[in-house]
Amino acid sequence: MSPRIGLDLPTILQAAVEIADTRGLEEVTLASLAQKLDVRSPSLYNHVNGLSGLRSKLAVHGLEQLLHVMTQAVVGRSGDDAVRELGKAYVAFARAHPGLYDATLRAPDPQDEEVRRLAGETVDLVVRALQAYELKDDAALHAVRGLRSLLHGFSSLEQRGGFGLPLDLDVSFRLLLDTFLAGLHEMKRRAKAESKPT
Amino acid sequence: MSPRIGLDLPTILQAAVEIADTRGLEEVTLASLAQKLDVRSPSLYNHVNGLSGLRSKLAVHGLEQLLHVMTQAVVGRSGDDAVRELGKAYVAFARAHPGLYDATLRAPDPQDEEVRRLAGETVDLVVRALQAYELKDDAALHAVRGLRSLLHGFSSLEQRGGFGLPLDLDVSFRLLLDTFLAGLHEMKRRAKAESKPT
DNA sequence: TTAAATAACTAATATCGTTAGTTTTATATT
DNA sequence: AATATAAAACTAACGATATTAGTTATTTAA
Repeated sequence: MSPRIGLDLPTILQAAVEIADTRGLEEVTLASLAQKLDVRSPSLYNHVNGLSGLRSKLAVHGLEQLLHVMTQAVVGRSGDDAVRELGKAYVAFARAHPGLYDATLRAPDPQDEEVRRLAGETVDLVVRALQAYELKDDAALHAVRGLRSLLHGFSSLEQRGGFGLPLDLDVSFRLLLDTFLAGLHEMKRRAKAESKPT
Repeated sequence: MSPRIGLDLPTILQAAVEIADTRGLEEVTLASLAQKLDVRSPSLYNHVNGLSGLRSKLAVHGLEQLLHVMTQAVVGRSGDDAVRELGKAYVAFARAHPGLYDATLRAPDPQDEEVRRLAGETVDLVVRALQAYELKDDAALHAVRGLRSLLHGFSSLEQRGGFGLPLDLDVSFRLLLDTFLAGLHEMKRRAKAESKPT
């Protein structure tokens, strides 16, 4: 039932990731991929639904890995420590896999079932990491969005060389995270003061 | 000295912006642009240095507009008010011109003189907007990076539909900005406590 | 040993960016 | 006013790309 097991999906994805991370996501073409795998490009259609299908698979693959490293980063931690490690893991992943990280965001269908599942799991993970701040109702979800914005924004700008200044990037990131966390604590204090007026 | 003044750069850029904002930046091709302008694609080479040249021009054009709306947003304001208006103007621009905003970031050469100039001016503007927080030395520049990360991250994720949750985006953004500002104030307090110990 | 299923192939098409060379036309010059 | 020049727009052609259709080959199952 499976003749000629030369190529398979993991092999294809591995090669695609390699191209994406070294040459950039836009260099991941069926032609370049086929060449790397020593195969003619139409052969790839037996494993992947064209270029857009490949990109989808790549996006899911990246989201899985990102979720994994984030999960590892927060286990056994809570509060500022958890958020800091989460953040560090996020930017470390984006730095180690620039092309793959790119792929997770230019993911086509937010409709895609797999993508939705992974996105949901990621939100859950971050919500748990933020438990210490006692955010009520939607506030936790807004905070997740905020943290994600900040992490993605930093990673994205770093990758694109958007930071022209000769300034240590790790320091910038640490300060950004510190500022956000300080803000979170302040918001918590304000909420407490609100519910328990003087 | 200028025969056949049919096409010119502003006209071309306007058409390109229109395609970018309605169909997405990747749909801005010499072919689609030529069709929209009722011209053959090689004719565009008389005004623009190929597709990459067009993208550069588009990036500069977008950066100019973005800097302009940001400048308008902060004039006559200071402190939290200035930062809040700056942030609102930023995301409003990204929402109104998704394709053009995209172009400002996938700008090729950070080496480009025009790009560097605009980037520098933008940094200066934001530094001035942050004056009220009395950030010392590099701290102001780190804060600029942080604010930009947060603004870009939010805009980028919003555009890509990366926020799957059914939650008001404006509220998320306001809270994110509030949290960042609260953090900035807290950092200022800590710095004061440091320099003037008990 | 043979049949079926499937992977990989060749061939072909449409679209894209790009270059080279030609034609056309508005402006400048006589 | 007639002409020369410069620049814009054109046609033709090439290489690269994704994709489809149809063919060949090979592994597995019967």
